[in-house]
Amino acid sequence: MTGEGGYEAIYAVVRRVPRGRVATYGQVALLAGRPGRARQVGYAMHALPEGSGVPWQRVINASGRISFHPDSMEHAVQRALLESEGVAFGPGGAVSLERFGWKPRTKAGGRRR
DNA sequence: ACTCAGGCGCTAC
DNA sequence: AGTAGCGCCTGAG
Repeated sequence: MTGEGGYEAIYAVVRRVPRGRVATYGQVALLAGRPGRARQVGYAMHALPEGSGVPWQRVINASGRISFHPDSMEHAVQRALLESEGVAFGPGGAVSLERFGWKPRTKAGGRRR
């Protein structure tokens, strides 16, 4: 087997992120079965074609901030998309992961907030 | 608050 | 074909 594709696992996880919620690169990598490969998640998002149906905007860094350069257009686009989905940015352009952080459902009791 | 260092895999020149 | 730089993370100073 030439090995399975690669990014599919990451895309699958990102696709599972509900609207109005955000996930971190490390979290996606972990859920995709690639702990520690957070960087690859960023590349997967960058290599993602338009109209792929993968909400790449819902993926941000562990600081709750957009990883793109603050002065870059991608930054503004991602932020606008997230705000459009109901995600609120705090001072400094940071999202409260405690509130908007995607909490993947585990078998344990879903004690969310 | 910031810098430095280690780990990990990929992309671009 | 080798080297730096990245949509990163974490920990320590």
